[in-house]
Formats: sequence, structure tokens, C-alpha cells
Amino acid sequence: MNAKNMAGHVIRQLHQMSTQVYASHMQAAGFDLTPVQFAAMDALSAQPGLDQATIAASIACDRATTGGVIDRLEQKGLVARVVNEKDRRARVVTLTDQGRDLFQQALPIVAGLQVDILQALSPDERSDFLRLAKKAVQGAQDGDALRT
Amino acid sequence: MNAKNMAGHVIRQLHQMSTQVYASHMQAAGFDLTPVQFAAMDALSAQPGLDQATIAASIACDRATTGGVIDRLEQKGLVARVVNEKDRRARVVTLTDQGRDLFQQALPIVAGLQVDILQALSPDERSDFLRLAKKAVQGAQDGDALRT
DNA sequence: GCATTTTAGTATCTATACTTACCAATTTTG
DNA sequence: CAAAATTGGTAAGTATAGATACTAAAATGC
Repeated sequence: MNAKNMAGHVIRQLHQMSTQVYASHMQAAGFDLTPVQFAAMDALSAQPGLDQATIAASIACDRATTGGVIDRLEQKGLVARVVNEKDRRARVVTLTDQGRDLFQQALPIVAGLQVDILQALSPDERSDFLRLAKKAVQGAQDGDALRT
Repeated sequence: MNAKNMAGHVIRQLHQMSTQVYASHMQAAGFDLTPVQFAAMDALSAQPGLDQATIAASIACDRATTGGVIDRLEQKGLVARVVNEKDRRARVVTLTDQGRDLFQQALPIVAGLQVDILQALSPDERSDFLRLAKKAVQGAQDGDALRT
């Protein structure tokens, strides 16, 4: 059994390829937004005022990583962070006007590049792959692989 | 179209899950070896004396990343690095005796945990998933997604 | 055979991503 | 209600992962 054929190795390469496609498309479209930064903005667009821990759960990162992501979004002026008066440990995060605008512009680009990530697969294969991938992720969260 | 259903996001989660499963199994078995470090050792086990650029191509990392990986393996005493006298730019990397031993011990653990990464899928689904994933990676390398 | 280009490796910078440890605030418990 | 446990966020440390820029060495072109 060669390491190159192991599931973990193939998944890692898939991930690298995916971020490459994302980066090249987004750079070509003039956006300075990483995949995780976009995911955080997507979560905030759907539910404004989430705290960082809830964002972390939504984008599947831990609290420390999410803190850094929000830091960078705040530095770019795309989100605002305010201490929650009801629970002074938590910070309420919202998109700024600029953040909302940028997200709306980026959304069609990000949605459009998804097909290019799996460009080598036919439409049928793509939907098969996505179904299996989602099932694998879902099953792991229900099971014991991702214990937070 | 929710970001959570996009291919890129699902693939990122797959990757996180995969590294989690790897880390927990390897830690339980008493190994201090990351997935990429293992992949590098696998490449060196199959072809001793590779230079770093060839290792980089083999494990699908760039030269800078691979340099760091080899640094850490060298610090642990698992690989040795010598300047190639034929081409003084290149460094010939080989597994040490200790590295070879450790790799042989780790190999069955790493091979065994691959099934747990896709634990939510049936055997048929697993092989379908791996076939599609490999095709997607392969197609991207032939195409224009991963241009080195 | 010398200039140009390419290649191998390193260094630096940024961005996930996780761990552990810590502080502060809130909840739970006895 | 006070002690204990939990939770939200940050900080420090380590490991990919890539971009860019740099040095040194080798290959190529003319």
C-alpha cells in the first residue's frame, strides 16, 4: 500500500487543488479574501450578530483560528466586533456596509468557481462525489472523529 | 447557494477530519509524525537519496514547505541531509536507521487508519469516493489548476 | 567561453489550523 | 449564596501551505 493512494493523501491534494482554484479565480476577479474569510462572511451574512464561538462552529474551525480570521476581516474593515452586554465574554460580530457590499460581489464568483474545482469530473460524477463527501463529513461529526 | 454546500467548503472539512483521525490514531499509537512528514518518509523509503525538490513533487508540496518538513525530520534524527557532490545545489536526503525503523512501525498504523477517515461510508462508497477523488486530483494536475 | 536562464534551497511573510494554557465572565452545584 | 465547572476569547507555540525574493550552482544559448 503506497502512501500516495491512501485516503488522507488524496484528500490533502484535493484540498490544495481546491484552494488553488479558489485563489486564482478570486485574484483574477480582484478579491483579497481567503476561503475561510469568505465562509465567515457567509455565516455573518445569513445570521448577523453571531459571536465568535458560534462562527467557529459554523465554519468548522476552532475558537483560536476563528479569532484570527475575524481579526483580519476587522483590519480590512469588513466586519465590526462589539462586546455583548448580555454576556460580556462574547463579542457580537456583524458585517460592515463595506463587508456586505464585498460579500454580495464575491458570492457569484465563489459560487461559479465550485465547478472548476471538480473540473475533471462529469456533472454526474460531481454530484456523486459531493454526496459521498458530505456523507463522510456528516458521519464523522456524528461519530467520534471530530470531538470538540 | 449556501457556502456550506459548496465543494470547496466540504473538501476543507474532509481535510480537517482526515488530519484529526490521523492525529488521534497516531498519538494513541505513540507516534509523533504529521501526515506530510509520513508522506516524505514514504517517498524516501521507496527511493532513498531523493533531493528535496523531487520529494516536494512526490508529496505535492512546494520547495519551501518541503524544506521545513525535512528540517523537522532531521531534528528528530529520522533523516540525514548531505550536499550532492554531483550537483552542489541539491541535498541528498536519506532515512536514518532510526527513521527506517520508525517508518516500518508507523506504516501499518497509517494504512489501518485510512478506513476510519471514511468510516461513514460503506466499502463500495469508499472505493467510489476514492476513485472520483483521485480522478479530480489527476485531472487538475493535467489541466491548469496546479501549475508549478 | 561567457552571458542568460533555469534550478535547488533558504528566508521571510501571511494565512489557516490545532494544542495548551490562561483570564474573565457566566452557569451549575452543593 | 459560595465553590466548582463551563464557556468565550486571547496568547504562545508548532506545522502545513503558498508567494516572493534571494543566493548559489548548473545548464543553455549564442
